[in-house]
Amino acid sequence: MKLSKLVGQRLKEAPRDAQTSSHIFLIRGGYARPVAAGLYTLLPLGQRITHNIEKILREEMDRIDGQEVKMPVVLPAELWQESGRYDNVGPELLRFQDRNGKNMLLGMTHEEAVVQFARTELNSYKQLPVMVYQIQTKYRDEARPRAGLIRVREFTMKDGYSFHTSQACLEKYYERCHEAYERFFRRIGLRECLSILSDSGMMGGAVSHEFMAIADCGEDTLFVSPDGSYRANREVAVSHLAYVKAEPQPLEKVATPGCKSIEDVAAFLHVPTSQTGKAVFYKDGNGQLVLACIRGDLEVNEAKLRKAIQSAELAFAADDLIAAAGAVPGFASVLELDRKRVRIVVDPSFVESSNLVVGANEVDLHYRNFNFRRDVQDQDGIQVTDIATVREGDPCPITGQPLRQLKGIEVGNIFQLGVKYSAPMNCTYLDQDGKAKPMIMGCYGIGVGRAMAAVIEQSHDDYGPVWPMSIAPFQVHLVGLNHTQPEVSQACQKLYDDLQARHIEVLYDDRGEKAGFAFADADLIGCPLRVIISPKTLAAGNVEFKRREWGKRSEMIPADDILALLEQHIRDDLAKLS
RNA sequence: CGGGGCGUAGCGCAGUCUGGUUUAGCGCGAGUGGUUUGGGACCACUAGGUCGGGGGUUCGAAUCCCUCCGCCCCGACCA
Repeated sequence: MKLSKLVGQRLKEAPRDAQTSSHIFLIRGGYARPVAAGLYTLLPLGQRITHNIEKILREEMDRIDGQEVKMPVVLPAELWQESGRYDNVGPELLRFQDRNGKNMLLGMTHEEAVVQFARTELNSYKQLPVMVYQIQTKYRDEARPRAGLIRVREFTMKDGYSFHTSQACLEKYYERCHEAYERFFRRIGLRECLSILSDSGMMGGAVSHEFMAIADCGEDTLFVSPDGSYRANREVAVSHLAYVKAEPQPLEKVATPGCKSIEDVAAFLHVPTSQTGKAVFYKDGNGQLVLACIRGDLEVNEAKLRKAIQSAELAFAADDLIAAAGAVPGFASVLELDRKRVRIVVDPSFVESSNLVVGANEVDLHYRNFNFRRDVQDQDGIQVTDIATVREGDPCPITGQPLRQLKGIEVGNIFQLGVKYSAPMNCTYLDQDGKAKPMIMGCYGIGVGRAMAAVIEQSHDDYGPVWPMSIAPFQVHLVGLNHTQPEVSQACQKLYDDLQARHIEVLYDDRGEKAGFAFADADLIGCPLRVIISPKTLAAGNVEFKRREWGKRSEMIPADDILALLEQHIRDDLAKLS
């Protein structure tokens, strides 16, 4: 490809709304252009990278016996009504009607479609296990697209679905897929990509992992133990906190004038916040009041609480709702509450800690020396479960070492779905015993565009991306300086032809621009290898060679050696990424 | 959906507070011609704008008021 003909300009300045490195460089480098919020056109450079990523995806999916299919983006609502998701999923599912008034939707994931496919194509245990996958457009009507290609509304996803006759078979395949994912992310050049325990959310199912590309701009927070043995999303992360145990002291009511927050109370009574208990009121999807009790220095993890009370919706409760249940906002307590009007969930930290300061349910009064087991007489209906948010430095539940907090971009995930979709949608096979049984399913997703953006986040300098050889838009960037001089253009053209003859992907800057201009563009395009030819290099029988990550450093290479050198670098790079 | 910010040429911005000397300007980018050529060169000329849309106030609106829309950031939400 000659740069003079490449569609998509490099920009000197980033659009104002681009904040993260990947967003800035994808726009500045001419890889992608915005069309509307969360909708992008991929230009040739971006599309070439996409193709390279997809090629590796296909190789890895085929390697674990996946078979590629393609399902429609537009799906009939009735299919999603069968699984129940048509009504359960919120407005991120884009619903519309076709010309006949039939309810349709844009697929945000394809469990329903693939189940419909499987139940017509797969009938016998003899056909299982099987995995089908597709690389297909998804649409999610995101409330807030952001960070360029990292959170968009329309995107390309590789989604795979496996079907099994037993949980054991699913688990075995899940493990194979996990390994394929690790290979895939290594091959596309993500340096730090961890699989972590995750919340299965709307997908359902028991076991799931997310693959997180570590990046400061990541939207997810994860916790890892120093030795890597424990890795979990904040939504599910647990820690092995020690609770202060002491001889229970007599319960005592103390005046705490104006102290409505934990900080106020702790400061006023000269106790650490960890010796207080806090009461947080929520409202669930039905408007029912929920009280969450936890040690004062800890935060309620709403994802855990949501799961504990089996409610998709959760919001802080307004003071009037709290008061209506007989509680005093700011001084509320688990004691003296109308149990019929409020559901109570308490964290172990609240149960196991001794002599806490808690609200007295009267204005300007708290109790000292609250001990849950002693002081809460009627514990019926009180749910004790972990609802604490893990903090950086909290002890790892496995090793006890301080957990490290990281930010990550979710680039893939895998779920053991079980029969969540196959049972309600009657996706069965005939087993050896002649009986129809629901298929046991797994599903496996990878965001293609997000993976591309994540690679930039992990691999760039001040001037642009540093593409890994495996997905680079071109392997070699050839620059001719003083290109109007025939010996330069002829030497360039010859090398260009030679490279193409050897199936090396080369981008040839034949524009004759000034050096600085050409180099800045080359940096933004980020090809891993660069060759520069100018009268100066030719006079010495050389060409100039550099790797993208060298910055401004380069080496002079005898012109006769350059082909072999480039081939060697390409081979070595790809070997490192295999 | 809550909070904040922004909307002027393809991109980045000034002008808006204090309405009129602006025929709406600057830089980048684009086109033509010329000079240049090792880290975003220079000269000359040219094209490119419903100042986000609509309504209002006014002799006069990019500028003031109302309203709608779009976009970004934080939060909420989210396979």
